[in-house]
Amino acid sequence: MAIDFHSSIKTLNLKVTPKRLAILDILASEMAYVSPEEVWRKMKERFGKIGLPTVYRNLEDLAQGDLIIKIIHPDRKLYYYFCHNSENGHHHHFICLTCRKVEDLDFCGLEEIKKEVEGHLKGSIVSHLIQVYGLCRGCKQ
Amino acid sequence: MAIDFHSSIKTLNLKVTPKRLAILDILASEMAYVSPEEVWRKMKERFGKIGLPTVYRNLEDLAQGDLIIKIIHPDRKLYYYFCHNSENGHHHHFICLTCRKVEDLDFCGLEEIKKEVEGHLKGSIVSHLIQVYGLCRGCKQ
DNA sequence: AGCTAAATGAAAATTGTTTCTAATTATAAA
DNA sequence: TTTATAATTAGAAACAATTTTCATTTAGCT
Ligand SMILES: [Zn+2]
Ligand SMILES: [Zn+2]
Ligand SMILES: [Zn+2]
Ligand SMILES: [Zn+2]
Repeated sequence: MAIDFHSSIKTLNLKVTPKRLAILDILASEMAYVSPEEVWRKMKERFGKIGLPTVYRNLEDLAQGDLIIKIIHPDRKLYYYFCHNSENGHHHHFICLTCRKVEDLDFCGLEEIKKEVEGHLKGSIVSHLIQVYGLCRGCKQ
Repeated sequence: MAIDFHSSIKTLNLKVTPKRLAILDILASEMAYVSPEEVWRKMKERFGKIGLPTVYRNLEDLAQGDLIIKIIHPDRKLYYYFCHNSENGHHHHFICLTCRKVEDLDFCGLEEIKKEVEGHLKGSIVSHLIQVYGLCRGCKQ
């Protein structure tokens, strides 16, 4: 069952443009995080001509509306990811250092950490970053 | 008891230069994370003349050697922090987005995650990154 | 003191991202 | 279906943080 990108975009009160649909389509067909530049390359294959700023803007808008996930990578570049299980609730990802495949992790220690931050430190959490790097089943051999 | 920066640097097989000692001294006297540019300003007060690349290089090298911590900030700029409890074993940090204070977190869910990755995904973990951002006790009001 | 590899400073380059403006396009009203 | 209008886009340029290059200096050894 294909995802209804058209109405997803409408929900955000954004116009349904071919560029936006294509960006969602491209991301949804990737198993890995992708950089804006990589999205741009794929967009050029489809449209011939497309500006990099358009890609950046749309990725940002779509992430703002929670249609895609924005990743602040330790390399301090932006990456975006379409998580097919985003209805399954909050989770993180295991990233293969070799083939870049991304796999879902069910466990998120945030509850424990929240207890610590709110209980002991008397602070409040705004966001958190949990990333696990390694070798996937295939790349491990 | 002051920390023996001199031998800390030696351990990394780096030369003990006045610049490196000063950088460690500056970071260790801060209770918050600081940007390379801020370190540079403080360095200029001490040395009069010092290049920004030197600051960047040394911060990176010292972080590489685990003498200081590199902060992955949501604003995607670099920050560094001297953790006074680094001998207390592996831990992560809570980072205040307002006042830049850093506090230790005891909890690290790596064991659970390892179970998931090795058991279910049949992969292996190489490294992990956990940082929690929010408002500290004081900044929460 | 003298040697050598490492560290530094200064300028310039690079990189990823954002801003600007004018032209185009999606949407909804007529 | 046309028209109005507000959002979207392309292209160029700007931008800021960080990194590279390379000539000079310095730390750590003999
Ligand atoms: Zn893999
Ligand atoms: Zn989480
Ligand atoms: Zn604070
Ligand atoms: Zn950990």
